[in-house]
Amino acid sequence: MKMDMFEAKTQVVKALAHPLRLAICEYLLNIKEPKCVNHLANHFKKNQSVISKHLSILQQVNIVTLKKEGIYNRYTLSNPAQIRCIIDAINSIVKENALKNSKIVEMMD
Amino acid sequence: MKMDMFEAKTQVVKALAHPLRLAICEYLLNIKEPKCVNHLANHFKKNQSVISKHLSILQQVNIVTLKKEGIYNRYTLSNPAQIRCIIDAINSIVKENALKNSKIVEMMD
DNA sequence: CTACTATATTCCAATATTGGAATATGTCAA
DNA sequence: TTGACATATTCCAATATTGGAATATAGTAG
Repeated sequence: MKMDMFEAKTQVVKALAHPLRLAICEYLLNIKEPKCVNHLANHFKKNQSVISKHLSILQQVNIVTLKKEGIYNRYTLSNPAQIRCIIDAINSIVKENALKNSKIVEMMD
Repeated sequence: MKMDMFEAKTQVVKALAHPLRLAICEYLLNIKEPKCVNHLANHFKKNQSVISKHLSILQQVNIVTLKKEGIYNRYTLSNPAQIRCIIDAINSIVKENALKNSKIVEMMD
């Protein structure tokens, strides 16, 4: 598997670039306990295979770590601190954009 | 345009989820000066329309800001501090993964 | 105006991502 | 062993993203 640096970084960013995967990461960040596939499927009201596949994508780039406990496969964030940095930065950008847009709407009134 | 919060965040992450766009952001972060489309096209040895389209994607989510100066459209990062946070966090994850993989390779020797 | 340069946009084919259903695998208990 | 449950994987159709060529637009100089 040959891959240059930007490709490797992009794989990580891409893994976060989906609403459900981002939501899963935020959820795991707040909950702080490993959660199993079924729990996440119920929580997000999604098909089990969909959740499983998204977790697999997150696992491939080591955003998430799998711990097998008997029947259950429990997932946690591998790097919670880094994920928090990213989510906070994204939130900051989104909030600033919302603020800017509301100002533009005001100007157009 | 109705969009829930995770959709909005995902749009920002998606904008970064491409090797060239990530490279453009890192470049603008280091250079600190606004750069025009042609400059970036030459620097990255890419088609002008490709660069223009990628910049447009970054601009749509306000990762990048356009300043028109005569003939030139110069682009800068709108939120350099946040972009640096994100890039640093991604680098940290990628480095840790590389380290882990090299250890796995060692184990297999 | 025309010519020239910079940039944006449109069009299109190739490729990638997605969700859901079905199926396969794995783990445990009886 | 069989059954029950948790999870992963495969398959497929719908959708999204991509790069490059061609075209359109914009700004400036002559």
